[in-house]
Amino acid sequence: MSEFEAIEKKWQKRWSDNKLFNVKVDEKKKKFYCLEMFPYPSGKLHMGHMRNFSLGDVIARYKRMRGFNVLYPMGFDAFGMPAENAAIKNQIHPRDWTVKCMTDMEEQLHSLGFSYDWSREIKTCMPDYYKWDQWIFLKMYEKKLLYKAKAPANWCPSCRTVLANEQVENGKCWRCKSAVIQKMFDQWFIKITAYVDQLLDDLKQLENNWPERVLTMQKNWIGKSKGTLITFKIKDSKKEVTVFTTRPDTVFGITYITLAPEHPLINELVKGTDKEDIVKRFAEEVKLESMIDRESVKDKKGLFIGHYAINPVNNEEVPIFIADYAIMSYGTGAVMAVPTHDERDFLFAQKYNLPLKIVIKQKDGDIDACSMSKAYEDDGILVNSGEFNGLDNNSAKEKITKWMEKKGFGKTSTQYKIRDWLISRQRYWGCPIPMVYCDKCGIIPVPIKDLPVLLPDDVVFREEGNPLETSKTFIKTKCPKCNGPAKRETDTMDTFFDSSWYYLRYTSPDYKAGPFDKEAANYFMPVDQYIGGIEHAILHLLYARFFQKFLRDIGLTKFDEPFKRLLAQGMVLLGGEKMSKSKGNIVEPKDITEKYGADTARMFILFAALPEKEFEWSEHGVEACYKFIKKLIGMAEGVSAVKKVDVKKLSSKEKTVIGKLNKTIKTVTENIDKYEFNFAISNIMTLANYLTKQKEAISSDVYNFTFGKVLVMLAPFIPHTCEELWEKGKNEGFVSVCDWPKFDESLIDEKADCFEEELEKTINDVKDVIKLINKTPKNISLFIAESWKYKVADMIRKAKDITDIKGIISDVMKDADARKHGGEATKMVQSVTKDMSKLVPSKINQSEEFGFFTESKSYLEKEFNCKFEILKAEDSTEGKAKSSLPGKPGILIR
RNA sequence: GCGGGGGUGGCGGAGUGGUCAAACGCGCAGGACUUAAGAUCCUGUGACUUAGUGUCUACGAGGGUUCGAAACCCUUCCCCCGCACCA
Repeated sequence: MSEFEAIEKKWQKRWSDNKLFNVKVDEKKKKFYCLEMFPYPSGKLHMGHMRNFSLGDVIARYKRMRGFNVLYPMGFDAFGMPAENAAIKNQIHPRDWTVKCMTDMEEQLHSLGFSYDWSREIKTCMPDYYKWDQWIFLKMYEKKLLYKAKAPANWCPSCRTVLANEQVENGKCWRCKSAVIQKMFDQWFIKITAYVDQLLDDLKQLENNWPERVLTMQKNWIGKSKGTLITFKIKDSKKEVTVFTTRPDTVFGITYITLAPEHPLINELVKGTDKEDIVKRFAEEVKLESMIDRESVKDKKGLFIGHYAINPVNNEEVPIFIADYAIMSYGTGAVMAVPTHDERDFLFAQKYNLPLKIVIKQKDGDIDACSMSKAYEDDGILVNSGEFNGLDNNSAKEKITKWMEKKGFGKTSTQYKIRDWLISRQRYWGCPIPMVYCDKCGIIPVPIKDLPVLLPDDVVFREEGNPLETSKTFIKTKCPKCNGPAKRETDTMDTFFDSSWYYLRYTSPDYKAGPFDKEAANYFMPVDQYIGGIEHAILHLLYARFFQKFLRDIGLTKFDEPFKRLLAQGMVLLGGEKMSKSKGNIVEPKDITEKYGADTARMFILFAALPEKEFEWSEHGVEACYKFIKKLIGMAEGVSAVKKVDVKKLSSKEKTVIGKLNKTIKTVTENIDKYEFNFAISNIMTLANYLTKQKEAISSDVYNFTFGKVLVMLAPFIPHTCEELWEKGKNEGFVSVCDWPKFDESLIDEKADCFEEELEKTINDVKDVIKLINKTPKNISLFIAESWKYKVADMIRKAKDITDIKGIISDVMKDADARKHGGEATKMVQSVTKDMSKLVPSKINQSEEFGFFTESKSYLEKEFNCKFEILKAEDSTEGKAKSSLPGKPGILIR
């Protein structure tokens, strides 16, 4: 047990007793919805969770302190395979297993001190949640977004069960190692493709707020491409074949056509011919092969099926092949092949000795088909293309398509890679699909008033088939329409269905009249900050976006997109690899919390790296945070409550401390706003270290004040420690919900107040400048002194901050004169501006001219043990410099 | 292959044209405290040098742009992640 456990428990209890983090709709307050991807209840929290939730908790706590009405909920994505596997293995009911796991995880979450509103907890496996899954399902059915179709599923013939993709290892069943086959099942699909354009277009709304790579992944997954459908007649047959192409500009170069092995036309064409056997065997082989190891299919294989298609643009006869590189599920399953201008076709044509016909050449220069070593896929000019010769290929695309449309064999078309979402799962532990099969009436939805369709308990968990089918009470039912005998659907829903709308349920988790309360949802939605692993970049986020749009369309919400901002956290590595059970390189959060306490664990995981970056787990790093927390406790010795300090009455040292605090507040606030938590922590560390060193030199009021602010700033990161020390310092209330410290504009004059210290620096800086000038060849020295230094200095004097100064420097450098004088001048200017940049904000130089010298004069004289005087330009210079700056004050060194 | 992100001290990692040998932390070295160890605190920590100053050098490799590059451009090598025959 860590020495911190008692303290942590104490504050967790107080927070919960005071309902500190519970939230209600409050139109007067600005809301902030902070959400983490809810976990699957495996029973154990892992580092990924820990990082995810620590990030979310800091954001939620910070926003709360900034005065937002923060919704920060937690729940469980509780349906799914592992529970069912556990059931089969241990003969325990999946519900019992899941509930136990959830209880365990809740406990772990509590012990880490995350500031969830637990009154809003959601468990998707509970009927009061999945009832609304079914409700939404029925609404989708009503809107014709659901349909049943035959689809292949992974089927293990020996276990007689459907397998999830993850259960197929190298084409074999994970349990019995027999070869998995693709078997066709009648399954439910959601027509997500009906929303494809919106899903694509609305990605624009997310730009800058979602990680670039997630947007790209979604785009690629949707895979929109514009092209042309072209229909070919088949020689000696009444049949036709339609291909999809994005390169209509190359139609004159077609030398063959390929069909996917599953293409229905193949059987029709080869039936009764001498090719029938060999072609069918080939198709079977390919199907099996692609199951066993899709990735190894590099070498393209094909077979001539004995038929020819007629290219409608030039009436050429081209052979039809069946080939493994054509896939049925994209386009039409048939591809026109132009080996000269498509690399895949090129490789295939070389292997099977098919002709090459060039139809695009480079603007200048020729391509020779015989000497080609790879396809020419770049842009160019059309040749061998009838009336289109001489066009550039991009404009030819449209012209050729239009021409084909007119002739009646071509038509523009948009194709997508995304396919409808298969949601049927032949498993028990999921939300039952509320459908009934009646011999008389067909497929009938369960009426909404009869929801939920409950999962039955009289089920046998065995390795074969869907356990739900073993229930005696579930399957047999009455048809809602004719009241005759009917059978229930035994498929359950994909768990992604449950997780596609849970964020809405959090806004009103106990709502009885619908999936969620419209008003609550409109208040809290959209989610302002969503946080989770990159592994959900495609599916979960796409489905949730789709649900949001659907629910909007049936009038339940008013937003297009559910998640305004997305943070995809990086992985936690150990030994350079992702922590995973199979690799055995796991550090559990529990190991750390037991030894060092929750705050240390939280702090380390935030301190280790920027949130999006992966980082290497390091026990040393953990200890560092532990040390810091202990140091903080030491710093709290003898502190008393924070009192306002009157800056005017402070000593210069104290002013410096307050000024540093003020500056730290500013940067830490910026750090947190930008989610740079590691920098925020490091800046607070720096301040704490500084404060420790100054303790003796400042009054206890200033110390208490500064330390108090340090606690407040650390509260989102290490809340337990901060609460404890806050209380120890006899401060009132919870530091967790006190106001975030404000950066005080008036204290920014910290530098002016810290005259002594700044002046010390000034003297050193001026010394540098003097040395530099003395060393520089005279002409340059003068030039610099009288021209650039003045010019730059003058501009810099007007500058507000360092960024401004940077801008000025780069402006000056663009000036041709500056460049002429090369490196020497540059060095000078750099050095001078460096000097200036330090001096200017110090506000020491308030005099009209080179004031800083005026004020520093006596110090300088003391320092150098000599006299300085202030000169005007005309007094000090000769030649060029003098005339270039009439009447301007000049360098001041004698 | 395509798409995305990277390669900086002994380490984790800062730094995206000019304030600057590189935040913060780890490790290491020295000092204080201690009988000692640990803990804690202080100092140092690229190299060479100094009383202080100073000089030189690194940002995977090689070129280029610039007065000035770790940062921008080109070439090249390596690592990680995602998709993978999408016509």
